[in-house]
Amino acid sequence: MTPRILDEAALQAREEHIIDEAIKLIALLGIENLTMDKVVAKVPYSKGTVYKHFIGKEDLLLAISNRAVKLLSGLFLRAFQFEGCTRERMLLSNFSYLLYAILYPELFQTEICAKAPNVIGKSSEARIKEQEKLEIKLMGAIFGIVEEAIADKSLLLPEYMDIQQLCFANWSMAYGTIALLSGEVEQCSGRTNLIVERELFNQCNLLFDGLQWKPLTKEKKHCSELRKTIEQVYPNELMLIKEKGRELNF
Amino acid sequence: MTPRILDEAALQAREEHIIDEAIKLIALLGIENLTMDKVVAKVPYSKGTVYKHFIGKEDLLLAISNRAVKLLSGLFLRAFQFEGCTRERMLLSNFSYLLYAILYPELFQTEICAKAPNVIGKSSEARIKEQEKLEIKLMGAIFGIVEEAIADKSLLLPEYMDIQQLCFANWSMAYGTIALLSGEVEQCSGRTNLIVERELFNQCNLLFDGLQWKPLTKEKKHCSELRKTIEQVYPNELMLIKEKGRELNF
DNA sequence: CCTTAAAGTGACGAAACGTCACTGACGATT
DNA sequence: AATCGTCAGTGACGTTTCGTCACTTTAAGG
Repeated sequence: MTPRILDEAALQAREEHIIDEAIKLIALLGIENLTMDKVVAKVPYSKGTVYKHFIGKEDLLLAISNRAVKLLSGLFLRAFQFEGCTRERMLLSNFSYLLYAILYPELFQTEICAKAPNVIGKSSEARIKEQEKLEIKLMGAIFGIVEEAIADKSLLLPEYMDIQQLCFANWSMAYGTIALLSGEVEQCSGRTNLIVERELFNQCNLLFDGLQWKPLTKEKKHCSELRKTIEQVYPNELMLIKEKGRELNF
Repeated sequence: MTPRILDEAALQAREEHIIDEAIKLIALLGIENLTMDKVVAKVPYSKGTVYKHFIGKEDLLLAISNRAVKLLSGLFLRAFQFEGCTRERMLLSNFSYLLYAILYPELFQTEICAKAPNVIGKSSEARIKEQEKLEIKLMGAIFGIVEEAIADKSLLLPEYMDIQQLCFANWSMAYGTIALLSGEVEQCSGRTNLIVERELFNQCNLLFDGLQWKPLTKEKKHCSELRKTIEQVYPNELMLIKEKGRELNF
């Protein structure tokens, strides 16, 4: 008869704190060396309390992935809101994905890991629901750009594709490029002199030109223009990358 | 003063046997549930002997990945040797990658895992050297097709790309598509009605058309033609896929 | 100040990793 | 044939990590 009152906000804050520390540990030790014991040691709560928030290691990973998706959503939204042509904004969104992968490799990696059936299978129902909600929001920004492009006739949807397929084509292209080149993969043989930002730019242009997405590359100036746009839309992110000792080669 | 004679072939056979059993375990339990203890239990050798072959779990994973690359090389070679135009053969090689991913999901997954810095870092020098050699061979088949295409003028290399970049563009496109759709990733939201073989076909055509790789899609018939080619070049693989209860939707 | 239900704790058993001191098989030597 | 030296082979063990659960603490209501 004494229903102890829980401070919902404090609980939420504690969860965020645990996630923060876990992310720091991943950045420091690598995702494969993240252990619940280490997280518990980093945090002023006991193991039992941590396990109250996350039913297991996989659930924690999914929570980190959800955090990552939130962050990425913010970047995508800024690309969506940029005042420019649709093709430019689509290119920009792909580059915001790259900025994110460079800036938070540990989040990028965790996001991928968290998609494994194994991880999803061991996560809590609530966390999975949250993930779905976040991903729908993420897709929304991209969907919006494509719809606009079709509406203003700068893009003609091929008769054999729908909007979802087109979005997927763009996503898998960007994902493949970034995943293989942004540092997660140890030097694949012959990977010499492939620079992720340049390859991503090429791939985007190839895809968009293949789709006849106006204005075509020939009509546009070189990538120095993209650089300026990125500086304008993502000044902080560029700064942080510079602080990391990494420089975008354009 | 007693140099015991080692039967090199027997040693090699034992190693292959251990790898076989490990692959079976991955197929059965998932890569995340593969343990050295389970491998040792499956095999008529003691833990110490297994560790003579593989300095640790990661080394075993890389060995499995190398096995996978060998298998894939064989498939690529058949695409290379097919008597058809270069564009057709390039398409075919991407589809052989898909066949492999569908037929041996555990190998596809292990191959990706084995590229993680963590795994490479804990593997033996010899195994890493072997990996490099195998990957160079793998790239060779693809490189060959592109060089031929340039030579016979069906493909004009864009001035801002070299052959390596073009090969990478194709690879990352195929990799991204297959990785995201071939079952490794649990249902991403909105992934409904994306069928990997159809999307891969679309993506290839978009990329090749973007590159102006002749003959362009408009000049060609539909994907039923691709189906026939696959049936001709990879009859066994198609059979095995059918036996798995999976059917290619063309 | 007591009661009580929930929050919080950390010792513990199980599972996996990789090691190392020991065993014994086999070729060389006498 | 007897003996020796070496190294492949063995598996028990120490360590790390996971996730649980029996117990302790906390605080609201009486």
